[in-house]
Amino acid sequence: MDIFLKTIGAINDETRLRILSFIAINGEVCVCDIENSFEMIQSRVSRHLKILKEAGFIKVDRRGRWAYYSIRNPLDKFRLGILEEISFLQLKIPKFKQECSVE
Amino acid sequence: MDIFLKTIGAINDETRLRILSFIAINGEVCVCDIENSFEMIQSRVSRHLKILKEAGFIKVDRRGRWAYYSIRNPLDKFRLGILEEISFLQLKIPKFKQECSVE
DNA sequence: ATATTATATCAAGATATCTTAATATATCCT
DNA sequence: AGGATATATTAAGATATCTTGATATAATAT
Repeated sequence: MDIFLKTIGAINDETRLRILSFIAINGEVCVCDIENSFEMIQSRVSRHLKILKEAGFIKVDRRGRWAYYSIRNPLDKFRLGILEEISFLQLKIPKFKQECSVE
Repeated sequence: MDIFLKTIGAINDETRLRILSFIAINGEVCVCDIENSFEMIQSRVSRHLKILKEAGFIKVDRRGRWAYYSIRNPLDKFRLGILEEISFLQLKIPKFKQECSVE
């Protein structure tokens, strides 16, 4: 119940739908990739990623000082169905802009 | 997109999940059935029913001075999947109490 | 050790949603 | 017509969520 509402609450926001789609399209991305691509301030991106993670849609892999986010795999049927449904929406997803410094 | 968020927003509330389950279980029910069974004030029930209806989960059939709500049929795959998922939750659904006056 | 970079968290204001109480509308009954 | 019943809508306060800016943490580089 609690996790259900957490899952639903996570996708009840256009910004998070766009970020989730962006990750689904581009695979593993770090916070600054999203920050640059969406031109959003960092705290906002971090917050939305946390909500999506706690809802079970994405996972994080920390390497060096970067945090790489990607779609959780495997995904249960329910979340998979939601992702599919989201893919049908006409969301404005920005192009991937990699401007973070590289190792 | 808009209708997607409307659909998601509609199930992003425990009260509406319980009302939706109640309708799914009991079939066609009128507003006062929900009012009596849940011991909720009428305006609150009406409001939630409106949101569920506009999200495409339920329909209303007005007969006499009563408004009978029921699950929309047929339901698309997405909403059907959501209903199934909701049926797995451990929601506290009250027993059906019919105390409205009868014709 | 200090500075820099990437990310996370916190605090405050803005916006949206939920609840209740009051009022409006529509149907039925006498 | 006038009263009663069922439902819908509106207004106001309470609660939750979102955004921004500031600060904290943690890893790397000099």
